[in-house]
Amino acid sequence: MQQKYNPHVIERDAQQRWESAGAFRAQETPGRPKYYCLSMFPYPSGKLHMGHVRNYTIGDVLTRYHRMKGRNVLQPMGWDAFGLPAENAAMANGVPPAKWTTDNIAYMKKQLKSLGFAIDWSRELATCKPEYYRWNQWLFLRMLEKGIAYRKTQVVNWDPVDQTVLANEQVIDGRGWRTGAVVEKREIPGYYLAITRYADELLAALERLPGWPGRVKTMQANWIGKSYGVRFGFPYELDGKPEKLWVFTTRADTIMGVTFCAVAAEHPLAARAARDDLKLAAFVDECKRGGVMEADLATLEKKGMPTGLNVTHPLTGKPVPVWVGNYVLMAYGEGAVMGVPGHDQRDFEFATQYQLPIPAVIRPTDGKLDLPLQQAFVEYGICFNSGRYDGLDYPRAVDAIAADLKARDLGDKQVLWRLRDWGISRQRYWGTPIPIIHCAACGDVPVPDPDLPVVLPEDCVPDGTGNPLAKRADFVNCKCPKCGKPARRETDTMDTFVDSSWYYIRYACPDSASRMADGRVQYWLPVDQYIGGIEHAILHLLYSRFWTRVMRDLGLVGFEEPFTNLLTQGMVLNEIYFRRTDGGRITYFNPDEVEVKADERSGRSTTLKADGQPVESGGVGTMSKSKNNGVDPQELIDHYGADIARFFMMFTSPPEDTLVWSDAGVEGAARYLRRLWTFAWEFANSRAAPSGRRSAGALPKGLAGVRREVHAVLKQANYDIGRHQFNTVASAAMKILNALERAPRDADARAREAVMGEGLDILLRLLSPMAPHISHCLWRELGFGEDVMTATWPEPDAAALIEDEIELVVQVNGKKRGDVRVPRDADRKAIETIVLADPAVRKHINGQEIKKVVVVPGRLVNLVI
RNA sequence: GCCGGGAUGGCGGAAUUGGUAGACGCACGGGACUCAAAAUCCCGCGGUGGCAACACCAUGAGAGUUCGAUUCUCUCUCCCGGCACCA
Repeated sequence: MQQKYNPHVIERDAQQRWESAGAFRAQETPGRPKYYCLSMFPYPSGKLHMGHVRNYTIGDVLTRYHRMKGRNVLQPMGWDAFGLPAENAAMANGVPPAKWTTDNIAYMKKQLKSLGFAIDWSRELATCKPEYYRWNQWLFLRMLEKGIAYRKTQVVNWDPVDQTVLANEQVIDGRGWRTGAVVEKREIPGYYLAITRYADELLAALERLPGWPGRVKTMQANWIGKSYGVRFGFPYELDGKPEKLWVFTTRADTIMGVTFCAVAAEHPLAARAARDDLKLAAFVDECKRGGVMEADLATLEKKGMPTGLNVTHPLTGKPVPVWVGNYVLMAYGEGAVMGVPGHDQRDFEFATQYQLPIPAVIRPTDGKLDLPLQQAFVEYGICFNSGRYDGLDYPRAVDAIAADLKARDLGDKQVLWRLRDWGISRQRYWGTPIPIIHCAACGDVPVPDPDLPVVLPEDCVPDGTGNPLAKRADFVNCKCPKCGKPARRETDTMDTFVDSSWYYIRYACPDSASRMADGRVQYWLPVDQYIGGIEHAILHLLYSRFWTRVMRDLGLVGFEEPFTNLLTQGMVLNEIYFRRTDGGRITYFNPDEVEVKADERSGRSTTLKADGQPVESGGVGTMSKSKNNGVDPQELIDHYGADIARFFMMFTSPPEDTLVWSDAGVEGAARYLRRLWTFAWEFANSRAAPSGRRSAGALPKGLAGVRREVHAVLKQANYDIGRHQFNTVASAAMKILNALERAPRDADARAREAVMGEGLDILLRLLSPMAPHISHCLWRELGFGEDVMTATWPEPDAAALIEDEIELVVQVNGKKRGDVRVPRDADRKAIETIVLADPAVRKHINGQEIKKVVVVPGRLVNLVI
């Protein structure tokens, strides 16, 4: 054993041992409780970033912990390997996306291995491989058969930079989620997956996911967006034909207050009216162009224009004018709304603007309405001025009105969803080909199963002009499977969220050539613990829940929720430093170029190392290229090794919180592991017995105290690791070493050795999930066993925790006034006697009458005077 | 606007069901070792007063419940996240 801690040597050695022993291979063992621990697979962008390191360290801690707790653990890893960055890199460097991706995977895999993660690499998969994506295609065909997948032409979100369609989920504030480019509207045919069929189930089942963070469930619920209301029609005549203008409302109780209707600019009625009205046509155009650009749409001025059309109120029979309104969304509900200015703030603003009447038909339950209304009264109340509905409250009014509408065949109650079907067609090259053949005679023909997979040619180099697949005659030209005549292959590929919607299932049977999911899936799935970033709270996790249900309905899997427990790790932040140049431009400096000094006046001074001149501090923010505040994990590993990097990440913040990078903090972690190494070295060289453990036996008082502390800290650490609070588990490891180092040096050598040995035995096991290499090495060096990973998880010895005398805090009127030692089994009365004899306590009582004595066993005594 | 989450020393963060607030670490100060420095080790470290013993104040602000509140209730302020003309 070396005297000096050399992380690189011991880490290489440990990793080699694990590798040659196949230590992380997971085997299906029926009857043995399994634990499937999964971290979100990375996109092979080139190299790992700090977020990956944090994510996978959390997963690895859980993996190793549960393994030592006796579970049969699976921790796989793979690559989310399709996607746009590969195409962009290909354009920049002229390298085919396939090669770029494969090279990146090789490098990042090496990095992951150097971090010592207990990953079963035999199950590795990459979504860009035909063995994987053939099942995307196969399941897509099954969905087509079931009508879950279908083709339609629709106005879609078009990203002009990436030249592709985006799902609604991928449009944020009117911009592409990846490019940030303003999204355009285009009419394009494409394939959709009917996720809305599962909306109800996806929403309801959220309540049966106790292992998910509440905020993720809330975000999904909001996204699915269930509204209860009434859908009804306003009858009218157009070109002599009877028609209905359909609207949806959650406030049917206000129907008697309707003074107008408003339709979206894209609504057919708007188009029809604009045909004979140039001014209206111009307005409709303006609305369409205005689009969905800004997030502050809600504050936009309400604008509108009358169509000249009137419809009939379904209950009063009175005429109601129809307007085009810029605040009506075509994509939600019917693309048309009833206007109730008295009880909807938007309608109120609209009616005020255009001097439409604002009648009040709802009054507060207890009180009167101030008339005329200064703003819409939007709360639930009681109907008035509403004919036969007068006096009814909200639920009763809605029931009555819905019933009346139904009786006239003009509407009924309806549930409306915000969620819309998932468009999966992408006009991109680097993705799963959609297995469809377009035949002039037979139409859109599915590729027959025996012809799967439709293999993506891997030697394409995109040049930025459209989809390179469309230019490949050998790919496009084919024969129609039905009639045998020449036909064209579909060149759209699937959204990459398809790939990630089921990869966790494939890990159970990555080599199954004949089936998408075989019997092994039933053993491993569902995932017991999923770990990843909060940014996937909606898209990936919702799609996966949907996809799993589709597989369930096809009889492929026997479960419906893929992830039993979800941990969303916090982001990794770092300091931001910058300078403003004369032109107002901002230049960012990496924190490692900046010298930070404590300054007496301002507290802190920051200067650039290169020129000694000051730089401004921009606080902390997520590590990013644009802020130039990233730290390369590779540098960290090269300098400190994996254990220090891992231990720092676990110690600094709880896993769900943000983690602020700190070089000094890393140095602190390094200091601790070095101290541990030195302590173990000294122990190994001073002990009488050459190896193995000794029983503690009867101990002198000082050593018994050390042992008690070790076990007490362990008890707390076990509670903490169970609730995933790894930072305090790391601090427990520090406390144990502190306790051992403080042990009296002059104690009986044999007894001391026993306590130190037991302490190290516990400490190394406790530490091993966080810092596996040093634990593994010292475990062997000290003769505790072959591999600490195969040891059992340490449990505190109840006997060690027992004290003959315990310390009680004494409070007077709730304030701490001293402490006393009492025998462990002292009863209330005995405790009182001891407490009242204490001089410090007597001083505070000062002869006053004691009204009450509160005794909390084992903790404190409170005297009330 | 609506829905979540949060606010504790100079900093990251502890405090299981209400029971010693500030564990553990970082930074900082002092000391030992050294010719010196680094590393390492020891001591101190919320604020105010005091030589000290000790006392008082202190968990965003204010109130309440309680023998006792960082923890529970109400009101307010600020911060972070999500959703947002959703009818």
